[in-house]
Amino acid sequence: MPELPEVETVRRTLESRILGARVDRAAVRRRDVIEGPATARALLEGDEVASLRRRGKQLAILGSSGRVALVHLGMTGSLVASDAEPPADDPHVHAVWKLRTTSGAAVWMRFRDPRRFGGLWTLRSPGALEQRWKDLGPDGLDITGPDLVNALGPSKRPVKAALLDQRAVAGVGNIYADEALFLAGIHPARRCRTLRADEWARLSDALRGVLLASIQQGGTTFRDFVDGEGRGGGYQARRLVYGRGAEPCLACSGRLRSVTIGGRTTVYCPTCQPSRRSSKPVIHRPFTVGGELGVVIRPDLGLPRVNEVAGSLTHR
DNA sequence: AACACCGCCTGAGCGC
DNA sequence: TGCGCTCAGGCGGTGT
Repeated sequence: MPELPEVETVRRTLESRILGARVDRAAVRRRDVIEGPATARALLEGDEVASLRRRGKQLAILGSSGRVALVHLGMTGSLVASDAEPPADDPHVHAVWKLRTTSGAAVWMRFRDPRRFGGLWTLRSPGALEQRWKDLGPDGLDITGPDLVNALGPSKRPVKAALLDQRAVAGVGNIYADEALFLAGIHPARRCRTLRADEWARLSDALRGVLLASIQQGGTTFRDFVDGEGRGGGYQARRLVYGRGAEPCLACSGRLRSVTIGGRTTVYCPTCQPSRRSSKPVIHRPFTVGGELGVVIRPDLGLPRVNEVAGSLTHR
């Protein structure tokens, strides 16, 4: 499920392969996944790949002419570069590029998306890209407590539902919303307006931390996700709550609960994430020690420690 | 204006 | 073995 860490992983793996490469051919196999002109030229044929940029879950490939191919992977989308041409009979490959790298090697890149929740946009210029991105909130890797207060402070929505709003923070999906709320010790159904500044700060720390930690593992592969080289990620082994409904909490050993909030499956620990603020400290909740968050998780299980997550935060 | 909710789409997983 | 059902969810559109 490509969220920010997965898309960033794709961006990095593709960048190492196709940056500077010339697009010899661009071919559309399924027109209705593309918005904007679906011509070879609009899909960067004749251009060199000038840069790959990401905002939230969206990945932009900028060409030397200024044209932009913008990709959203949706639920099941993948963008993979390889030495081989993708099979012509794969009904889920919607666009194919043939590139030549600076060293002269041929590389095939294909956009594949069985469920077609994703898509491809062709844009004329970097300015058009900025225009498309202007409605997105700050990128999840940059999010701060004040950003969240600013976007969501007065909202009556459950905080879990609000975190999925890309106008508030770009790049967070169901997996990392649940993970971050657990790390921050915040109940997912709490209304935004009941959160205090210190809780928003803790939540923004948890979000940046979990997103960064996942990027370091190459993202989360639950079913479909693969990076730009076709490899799966490793963060699924470090999940704390997502997909673990009714299993024991890794912090307190209580039973995790699975509910629906904002139409999304939501897993949380009723003990570690109390539904109202309590003056009683929860011992395994993230806490600050010498400027770093404390350890929450049982290291014997090989799962992430919050201070490991925070380690990557402190040098931001 | 803010928020809730539907429908798009396919494949995996499950019960029988 | 195979069939049919449910579920997964990002996001845009529509309804309240």
